[in-house]
Amino acid sequence: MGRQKIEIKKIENEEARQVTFSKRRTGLFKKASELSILCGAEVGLVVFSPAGKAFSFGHPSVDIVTDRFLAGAGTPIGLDNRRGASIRELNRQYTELLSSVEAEKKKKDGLDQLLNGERNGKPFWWDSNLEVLGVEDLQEFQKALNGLRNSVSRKAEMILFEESMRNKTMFSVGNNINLAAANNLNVNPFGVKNEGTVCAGGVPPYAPFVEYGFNLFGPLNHN
Amino acid sequence: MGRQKIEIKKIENEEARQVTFSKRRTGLFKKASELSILCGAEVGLVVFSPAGKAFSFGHPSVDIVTDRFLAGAGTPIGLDNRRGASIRELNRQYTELLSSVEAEKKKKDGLDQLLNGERNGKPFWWDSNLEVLGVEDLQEFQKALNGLRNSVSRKAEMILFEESMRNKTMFSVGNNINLAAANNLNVNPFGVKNEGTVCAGGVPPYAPFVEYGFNLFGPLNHN
DNA sequence: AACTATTTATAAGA
DNA sequence: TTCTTATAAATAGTT
Repeated sequence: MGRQKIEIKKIENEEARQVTFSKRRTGLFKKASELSILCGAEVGLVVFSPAGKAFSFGHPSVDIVTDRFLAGAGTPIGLDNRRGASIRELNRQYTELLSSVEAEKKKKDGLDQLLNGERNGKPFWWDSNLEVLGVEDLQEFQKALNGLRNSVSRKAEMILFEESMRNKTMFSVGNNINLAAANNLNVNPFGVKNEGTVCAGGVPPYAPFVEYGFNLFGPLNHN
Repeated sequence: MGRQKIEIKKIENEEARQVTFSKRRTGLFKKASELSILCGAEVGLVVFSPAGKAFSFGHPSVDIVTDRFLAGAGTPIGLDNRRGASIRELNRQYTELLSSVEAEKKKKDGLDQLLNGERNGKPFWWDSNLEVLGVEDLQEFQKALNGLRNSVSRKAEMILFEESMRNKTMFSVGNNINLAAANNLNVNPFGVKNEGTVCAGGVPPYAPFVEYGFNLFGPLNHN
């Protein structure tokens, strides 16, 4: 998202990777905090830099959120306190994906017919004169093709992407981030440390880790 | 970030809050995955919607990352045999899926060019004389098209198939999966390499579902 | 679920 | 790292 579009794949240049890590980590934590504030959602995020430095953000806390998640039950929030809730949801999503794929398969089959069907002994599209095929045919063809592109591939991408997204995450705030400056937040970075959510962490021997109060990101409503 | 700037504070309107949650959750997970991919960072993210539905992303897994974080030390990267094995595997698959999607996107872009590119002021395919286009063009076209079909949709099928097999205890696999197609792929469905983790939460009442014991995740250390 | 007008996040570069 | 700037992305408000 800058001067140029970049491909999402590992950045080989170590220095560039570090710079990107810093920038994006900041952005990620900001987004995480905004989500929890705007929607009252519980968020737990832990990130380890390639160098092993830990960063985290949690609302109401990393512990609470992750425990609840790992246990798939427990906390009184929400309706699902049974075990395996996470797995169940995952299953539901797969089921959905499965039916989507089925639907797309039908569209694909339609195109297959267009592509492989014959007309005067030759494949439809092989005809040497499009006039013969007729505008309708062409339009139908384009339509089918666009349908394929838009429906099948894009749908697949979207679903896959969504799925992958749905299944990845965890960030943490680093100890050296100047949140106020970096995020342009008009809050006191050290105003309410220890209140509410906290981003604490640190993994020895990765030394120093600063704790940030949830207030860094805005008003604290919980805990 | 839209038509209007909004203040970062809890959205009172429930419907609007839900919509925003969905949109931002998607964005957050995307950012999280990008960070882990671009920088090779370990990321663990868990989000509970206001309704209690869980979403997560982990690289290499939520378990590994959170454990390491919560323990404040310990687990050497890559040596995790504790909990979350299933989830980790899922995550790995998703990670792979993600890159597959990227690859397919390129193919799609190539096809887009064929479809929307111009030749003498008119869309390539609109040319009234295929001779003019040349056999190579047509073959290229068909090739691209078949590539799209075979790669994108079939790949999706394969992955789904793989998932269903790998998780037959947890997913009710549809009977409509074309196993033959999946087996036709010149890749080993089970030879994927491992790298990510994934989890998701659920909200009853989602009726029929095979109960999975918590052991799917392994022993619980927290809570 | 889509579609834009805008606001944000950022890739480069200094 | 930090600041600036040109662009790519995310997303608020709408339909």
